[in-house]
This record gives sequence, C-alpha cells and structure tokens, in this order.
Amino acid sequence: MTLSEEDYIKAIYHLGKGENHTVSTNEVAEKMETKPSSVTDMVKKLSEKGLVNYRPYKGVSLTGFGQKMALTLVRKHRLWEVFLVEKLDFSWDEVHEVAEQLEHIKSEKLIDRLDKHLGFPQVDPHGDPIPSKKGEFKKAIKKLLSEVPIGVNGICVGVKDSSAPFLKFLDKNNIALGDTIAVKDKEEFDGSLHIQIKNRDIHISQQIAANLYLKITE
Amino acid sequence: MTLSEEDYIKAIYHLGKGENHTVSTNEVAEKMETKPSSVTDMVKKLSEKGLVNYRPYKGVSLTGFGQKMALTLVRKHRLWEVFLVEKLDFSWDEVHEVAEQLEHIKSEKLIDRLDKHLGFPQVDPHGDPIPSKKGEFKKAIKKLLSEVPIGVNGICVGVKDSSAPFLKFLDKNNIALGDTIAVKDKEEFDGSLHIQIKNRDIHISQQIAANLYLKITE
DNA sequence: ATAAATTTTTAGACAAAACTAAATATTTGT
DNA sequence: ACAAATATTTAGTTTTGTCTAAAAATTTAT
Repeated sequence: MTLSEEDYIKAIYHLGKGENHTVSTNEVAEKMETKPSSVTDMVKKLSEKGLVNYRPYKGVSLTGFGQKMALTLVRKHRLWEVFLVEKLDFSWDEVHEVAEQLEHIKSEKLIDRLDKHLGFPQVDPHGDPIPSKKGEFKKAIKKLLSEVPIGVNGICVGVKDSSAPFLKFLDKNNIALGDTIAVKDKEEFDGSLHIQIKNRDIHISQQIAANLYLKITE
Repeated sequence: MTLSEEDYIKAIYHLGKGENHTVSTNEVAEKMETKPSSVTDMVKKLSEKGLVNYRPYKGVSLTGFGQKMALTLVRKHRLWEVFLVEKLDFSWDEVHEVAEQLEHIKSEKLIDRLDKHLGFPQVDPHGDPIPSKKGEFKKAIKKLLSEVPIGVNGICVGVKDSSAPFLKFLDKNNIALGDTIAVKDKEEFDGSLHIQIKNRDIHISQQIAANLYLKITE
C-alpha cells in the first residue's frame, strides 16, 4: 500500500460513516482535495487490488479486505493521537495533523508496543473508539450530557449554545473540550447533574447539561 | 523536502563521515541502492535547491544549509531510536528500520516534545550522539574497554574476539550489545577493571576488557 | 419524456523519481 | 602519453499520481 492508496482507503471509509456505504467519486474528491478524475483513476487501481468495489458512475465501497485495511489505519491514527496527548502533552485539537503522518508508519510491532505502552486505550482524545488489532470496536455516539444515563462517561466534544456567557461559565468551571466527564448522579427534582471531571466532583444544572455534547461509546 | 530528497541528504551526510567530505555519484548510488544516473539527476535538483555543492564528474558535498538539514534528520532518527528502546522495549538492533520511517515525520513540536519526554538524551541506543536542536553534538569514538579512562562511560557496541567461549562469558555475566558500561576503577596490578553495568558492579580481567568495544562521546 | 444541469469518465499531458543504454570524462596501467 | 578500464552524465523511457479539457452517463426539472 502506498501512502496515497492509504489516504484514499481512509477517505472512503470515513465517508461511508464506518458503515461501508457506497460513496461517489465527487465526495471522495472533495474530501481529499483532489479532482474527480484523479479519484476515478485511483479507484480503478484499488479495485484491481481488491480493496474496493467499483462500478463506473455508481460509486465505490470498501471490500472486506479494504475495510480491514481502513480499520488498521484508524487504529494507528487514534493510538498515535492518544500518545501525543498523554505522553507528549499535545492538546486534543493539535494532534490530528501529526497523527495523519504517523499512521502511515509500517511496523506491526510498533503499533502493538505502542498500544501496550499506552495501556490499551479504548478511545482517542476526541472520544472516538480505537479498533482492536482484529478490527473490532464499539461505535461512538454523540449525546447531550443531559441525555447520558448515570454511570456512563464520555468525552466533551462540543457545545450546543456557543454564547459568551455559556463559554465563560465553562471556562470558570474548568470544563474544556477533550475533558472526560462521568455522570455520577441525577437529581430527580430539577434534572441537575453530579458529574466528575478531572477528578473533581461538581454539580451542574439541567440547563448547562443540555448544552454540552459528550461522545460516549455504547 | 520530499522523502526521497531527505534520503539523499542523509546518505551524503553519512558517506561524508559527518565531516562533509566530497562523495562520488557511485558511492551515493551504492549506499542508496539505486543507479548512478538516478543520483546525478537528484543531485542536480538538490544543487538547484541549494542543499549540495555539485560539480559534474567531481562529486557532491553538503552546503551549510544541507548540513543543517542532515543534522535535523539525524537528530530525529536517533531520538526515535531512543524512544523505541526506552519506551517501547525494542532491542537495540531492531530499531533502525522503524526509525528510518519515523525520521521523516514533519513536526518540530513533535520532536521537541519527544526530546523532553525522553529526558533530553545525549546518545542513541548504539552510542551515537544526538545533535541538539541547533545541530551541535560531540563526536562518538569507538574504543576497546581496556583503553577507556576511569570515570567515562559508553555503550557496548561490539566484540573483538567473537569466539564461543568469550560470547558465553558475556552471556553468563549478562553483558550484551547496547548495554551502558561505566568504568569505575582500574587495578594497577593486572589491568583488571571495576565496571558498572545495568546497575551492577562487576570486576573483569584486562583480557576481557581488551575484547569489548565501547562507543564513547568525547 | 426530454432538455438542461450535474456528475463521472476518458484521453492526453505533466512532474517526480526511477531506469536502461549510449555517450563522454576521468583515471589507470603500461 | 596513450589505450583500456572505470566512473559519470545524457537522452530517452517508465511508473505513479496528478491535472485539464472534452466526452459520456446520470439526474433533475419542466
């Protein structure tokens, strides 16, 4: 697999939402910032190699083999992201570009050892699950914190209300994107939540919880 | 800098022994396992980019800029080697190939952070010095353990006598290539040495010491 | 249902990095 | 010093991945 081939496989995988939908030439071109004609060329090549199913004018999807490949790439990408954040103190929003390069390094041993070194993490810094060596993983879903059941934890990935007062509140309470949040308890009375974040237990209103998105793995 | 360009720069650097000797097209071709004509092509390109000095039929050497580039690559390569050995438990002889890939990753921040994460190591697992960010470093030299002065430490990189009895001795005493050895004291009487290796203090004869190569940075 | 708009593919070209074969320099041996 | 041997370069191709422009298929809108 060349670097370029790997990038196409990954793009097709992500466009297919991990569900292996058929995607169009144009979609791939846009994602990869290249021209549709280039995609046609590459997709033919990948088809010959047995990595994708391609029917002219009808779009492209991954074969079983292609999916396996894509999952390996996703695994590598996410493990490197964990490494960058956990070991090298990168922030959650600056890891993507570097991981994009690191994921192409070819060494099975390297990835196995990295996985071990990191303590076999289940999710990356964005809350997305890391496929196992065999390619198995649970899907991640995005939910409002107010919708998350007690006992579940996830990673803060976004806000619904991005007004200054709300962001200020988050800042004041030291809640940031990328933080892991665990739902400890819910008050029946007002729907307020007791959550754990960065080893602190705090109590937030239902209103706050209804404006924070968590990514959780089911 | 493309991947390929980087490989050429590194090859020219290593062939020049870090002293920036002029090297021939054929030498580069052999080192890179490519054809001399390919080298000519690339060397012209590198010359236009100001990375090498090239005179047809006369050979090629690095410019100041090219040297800077080469040292950055060497720095990256050796830092990754340390990472692989120290953090991922690779053995000293299996790191080269992977480091060869990792050295091409482009991110200054990554290397700075890696350096810090590793505790700013001075030498790689083979005892070769790691250039500083500015490209400064001390040269490494290979010496017989028996020739190393008291107080100096180095890395075991080879044996002079590779007979079975000698290797067996090393094995029994848990001395392996890649180990760091510090010379603690010398007996005037028989030239035997008190050395520290893997946090153990041991006493070895002059004969043993005269058959072990250490790499030390002066 | 058909014309217009859009998407996708084909054909032909280009740049990077390599190769082969032939031509040209340089070095070596007598 | 000159012929032979060796080293290096030049010229012309190849492969990979990209591009543009034109052609063909599909979808959409009336």
